[in-house]
Amino acid sequence: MSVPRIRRSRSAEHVADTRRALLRAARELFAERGYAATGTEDIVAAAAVTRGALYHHFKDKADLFRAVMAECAQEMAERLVAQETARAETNPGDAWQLLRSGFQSFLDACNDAQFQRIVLIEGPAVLGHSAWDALVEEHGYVLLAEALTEAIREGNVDDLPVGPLTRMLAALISEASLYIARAEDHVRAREEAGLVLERLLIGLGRVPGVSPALVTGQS
Amino acid sequence: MSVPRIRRSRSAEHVADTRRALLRAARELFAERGYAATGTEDIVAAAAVTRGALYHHFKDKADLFRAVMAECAQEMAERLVAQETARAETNPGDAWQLLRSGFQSFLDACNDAQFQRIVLIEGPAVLGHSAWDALVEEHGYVLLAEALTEAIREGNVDDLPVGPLTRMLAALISEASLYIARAEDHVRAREEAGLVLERLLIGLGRVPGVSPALVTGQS
DNA sequence: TCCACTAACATACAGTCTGTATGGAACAGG
DNA sequence: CCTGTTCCATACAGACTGTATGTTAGTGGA
Repeated sequence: MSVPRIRRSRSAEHVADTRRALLRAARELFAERGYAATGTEDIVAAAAVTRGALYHHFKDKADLFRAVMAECAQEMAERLVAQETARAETNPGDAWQLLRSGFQSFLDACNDAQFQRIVLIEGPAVLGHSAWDALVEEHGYVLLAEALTEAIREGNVDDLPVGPLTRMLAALISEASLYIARAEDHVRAREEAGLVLERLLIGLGRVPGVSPALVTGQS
Repeated sequence: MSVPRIRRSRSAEHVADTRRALLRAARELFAERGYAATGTEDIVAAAAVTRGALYHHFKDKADLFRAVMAECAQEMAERLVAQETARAETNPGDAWQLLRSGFQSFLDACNDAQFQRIVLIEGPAVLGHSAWDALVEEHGYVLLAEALTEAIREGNVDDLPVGPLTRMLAALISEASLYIARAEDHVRAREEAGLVLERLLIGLGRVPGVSPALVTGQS
């Protein structure tokens, strides 16, 4: 009936260590060589365990990858939330301002090559669309979608469909972060991408006195 | 010295057939099951040859994939160019108008599930960034970048850095096409994504009498 | 304290897949 | 007619994944 509060008193520590070591090693190797080029033997060697431990803790290699990716996404989300809540305390603003600042923070946070390789590059191919989307939905899209909905409610963003808007904005900043990371001159690329992003976002906002139809409308 | 015009008179036909059969089968299977889940044996079985033929025509499995992806990208580019040149003859316009219409055409053309799976999903993970980017550069980015440069020269798009702009716009319409393809209600998703895209593009254009800084500018 | 029982691994093995080496058939050229 | 090359089939070696089996440590109950 009662779930034991502490699983094995002291042995549980060791078990958790094993799992963490596997995650850590896999994360490093997946990010560096990619999923397919990383053998399970490589992972367990780096984690100083055997393949038995791996297949005890995880269903298969893809399951281990899923755990690694979830960890990456989770950490990135936490980092961004912490960043923005801290900023909002000293400099509060509306949801739309928070969103735009969050986007720029994302571009800065995406020095994280592990995140890019694991979540953005390998993820879609390894997990397939549904599983990948479920993970991103859980860790990233919710935040973005909520902020967008709030910004629309506040009237600073036009009443556009949140579903596609969320996906497309996420793709936009993801690509921007990849562009920055791959550029030779990171500083310059960061500025340029930030500028382009800022300009693209203009179209979403409500500009008092200027009807979007005036610009969008065909002849 | 002189390259023979026809390689084997009649045998060349058969050779080309073999190669085409491999490309066709691989394309079908890669798009359906993904790269990793498709064995070389599956491919040659579908092409009615043996693995020997595969490894005679292609360096390895990844090389075959590269050829398949190049074919997909090439065809998509040709389709779009044909579409837009045809449209431009009856209804000519400036480069900016051509671009926006081209984006919308891309959303329509992306019913092509093979293109999405092979070029957008599997490509980056299988080929790695540099090889993937080289292919897309060759078949897709050049067109987009040229049109953007022209639109900027014509003064309809603000003088933004073309490099990041190209990548980010490509990512935008790619994600939009994926969103449409995965949606339950394709028609509705197509409309919504098109709308969001159109709105995002507004920010790039020059609006006479309205300074972007007026909107972008922070307090 | 002793005994079952299970979690947490280690090891051995079987199946699959890739790439290569080898062989042969057809054809071109001298 | 002989030689070389193209084109392809087959056989084989190596690597890798997942599973089945063994082993040890710890836990709960009598």
